[in-house]
Amino acid sequence: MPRANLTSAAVITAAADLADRSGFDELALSALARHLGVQTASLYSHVRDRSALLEGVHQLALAELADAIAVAIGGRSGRDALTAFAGTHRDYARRCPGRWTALQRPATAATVASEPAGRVAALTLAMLRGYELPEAELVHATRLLGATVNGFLALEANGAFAHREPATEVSWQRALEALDTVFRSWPTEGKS
Amino acid sequence: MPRANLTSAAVITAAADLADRSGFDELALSALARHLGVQTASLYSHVRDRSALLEGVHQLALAELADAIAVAIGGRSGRDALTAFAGTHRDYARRCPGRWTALQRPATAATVASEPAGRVAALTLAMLRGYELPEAELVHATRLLGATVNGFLALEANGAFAHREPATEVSWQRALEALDTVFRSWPTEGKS
DNA sequence: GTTTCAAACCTAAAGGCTTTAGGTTTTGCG
DNA sequence: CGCAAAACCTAAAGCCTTTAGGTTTGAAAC
Repeated sequence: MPRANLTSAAVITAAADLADRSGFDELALSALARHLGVQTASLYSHVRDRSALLEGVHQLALAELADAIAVAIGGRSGRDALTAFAGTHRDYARRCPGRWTALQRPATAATVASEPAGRVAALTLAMLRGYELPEAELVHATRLLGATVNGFLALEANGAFAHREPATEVSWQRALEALDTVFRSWPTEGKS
Repeated sequence: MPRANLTSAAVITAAADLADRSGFDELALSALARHLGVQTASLYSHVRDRSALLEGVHQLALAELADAIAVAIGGRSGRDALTAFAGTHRDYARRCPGRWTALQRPATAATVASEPAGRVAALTLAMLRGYELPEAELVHATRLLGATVNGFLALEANGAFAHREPATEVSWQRALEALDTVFRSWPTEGKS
């Protein structure tokens, strides 16, 4: 057996793939080592411990998501951009359920301060600028947007909408419409 | 040492309390048994296995939340009711972080079909009736409401708003305003 | 070509958690 | 009292994480 010649990044990527395939909860160092054809203890050369591995997956997902968002909203604005932004999140959650679940975990201080996290925040702000909100309101709008999109995907993933008609698809459309409307007519009077 | 005389419900309640105090991730059968002054294996008389325990906490939280919501929205309507509804969720998430985290996990089919789950759904619908939406739109509004509230609390808990000015409080107000506005002027034209 | 050194990998072992199997003590009730 | 069911226990297997320390590998340095 040739040696695997792992690196930190390779281990984290493999962990993310495993999480996507087998579910985030099954993400064990032992299972990961098995997949990589390596002894469990060997992983500790590349990753401090299990929680560091999870944090690594979190940051990897953040970076990938940032890239996807950048591509999606490029050249669009207003409702188009909003739809693309939200759709990107949804696609990512579906295509990479394990990675997406990693994003739902509490972010460490390091992750919050990381470059990918900043990039996602910046892209969100950039998208919202198309709505011409008062500068001071941008943060609140960002938070509402994040809450709604993430919340919807979380409920969808957790089966809260489970198998009930009418199709979740329509609800998703309504949510986007609602966000678009809200951003378009954001209350300005509260600046007294 | 007198014997503990446990029951299924007592074990689940103790588990929920432990989760609130020590964090949901620390919720281990061994730790729970330690707290109850009992051997770990003894818990298996009251709970099928660990996942059943988690499901039990989930359903307990659902029932408690339903009770709290019922009290909060009683006698209120419109924006008042909305504020009370959302505030109840937020209070619950803060006062019982462990129980609340249990609510975020994928619901089993049994949990989705459970009485408490139905009660929460019914109460949400009841609250939304104050907004006089078209009957067919109630489901979508319910989902949007749930997504926004849960999403906000999740991001808040996960540190996505971490320590950043301006205060999260204002963002919360804005989100409620937005929901109120959206429900008040829900698009009706889509019924062609 | 050999030395050498760091990185990659391994074996061994400790300690925690879950779960099963089967035995013992309470407890309440006929 | 006597006895069955429920509550609890001990023992043990199996998996997981993590630490400690040893071996291989590959490439740069002599």
